[in-house]
Amino acid sequence: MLNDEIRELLDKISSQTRRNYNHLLHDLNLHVGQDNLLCKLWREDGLTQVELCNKLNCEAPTVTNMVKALEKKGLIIRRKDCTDKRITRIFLTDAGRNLEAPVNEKWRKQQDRLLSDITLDERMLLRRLLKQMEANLF
Amino acid sequence: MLNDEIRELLDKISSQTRRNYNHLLHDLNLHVGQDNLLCKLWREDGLTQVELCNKLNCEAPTVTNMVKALEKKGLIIRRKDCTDKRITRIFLTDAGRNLEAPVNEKWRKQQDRLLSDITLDERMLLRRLLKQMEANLF
DNA sequence: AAGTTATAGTTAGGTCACTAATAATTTTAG
DNA sequence: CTAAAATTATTAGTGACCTAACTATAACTT
Repeated sequence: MLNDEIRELLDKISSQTRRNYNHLLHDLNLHVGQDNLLCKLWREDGLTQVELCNKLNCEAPTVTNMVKALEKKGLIIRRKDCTDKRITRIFLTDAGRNLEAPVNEKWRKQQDRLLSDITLDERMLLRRLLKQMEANLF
Repeated sequence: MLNDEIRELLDKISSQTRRNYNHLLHDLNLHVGQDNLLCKLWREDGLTQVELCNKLNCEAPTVTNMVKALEKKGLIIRRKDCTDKRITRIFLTDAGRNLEAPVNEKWRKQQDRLLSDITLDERMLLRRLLKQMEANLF
């Protein structure tokens, strides 16, 4: 059945993409997921953990643990907000900032591979359909 | 950039789909991933763990652990192959077989939601593009 | 027949992701 | 102004996923 096929394809693509990313990121000593958190900080440094939750679309304990792991690697530091002592803000270190270019390169590589042999028109259509699907999910 | 957008959309869709599945499956006392393993057995009972690895596209230890969890729930049983003592074959119990209909219902529900407002023609095109992407990944 | 190689599965240890329960702060409301 | 409610983050515990290192069995190889 068509719908089943689409679901299975999506499933395969997402799990395999994740696996492939993971291999690529291994060279940079990163795990899949960590790249995403760093990406948010590259766009806007000093985010709070709640802000990261929302942007990453995951739960608070997940962010706590990821932040812990990234801090251990020396890629970020945590600093208490001075006006609201509940809040922890996350800042990039130089090492964290320096990963932006190589990670982007890995992403681009993976993307290009994923979308090869798909024309520009098709990509635009694909984007539209995926946007519709995304909207359906929430 | 178009390609970045597509990657991000795929990422969002797959993680949110997974999350939503997980909630739906919670009612059946299943975790996301376990449904998939059961599905392979519904199609063909008595698979070996290696066969499950290949069909699920995951690693051997993952299957070991999932099988362990499903056995604890009483949904499957493990039986040694008599001709080749290295091999363990996995069989459904009645409880495992009885989950097929309810799980399929959850799947269908999720799928219909995901693809709502997408026409039949668009779905066929979508399938074609996803197939191309899948082929690109391996 | 004995030793090497290949195959099937497990164990150990790591990360991401979740829920539930908790602590420490604001903020809000009576 | 104080008690209740909301917010931010953590801890504990679970499971899916991974890699690396291991055991047990089977199949070659010479």
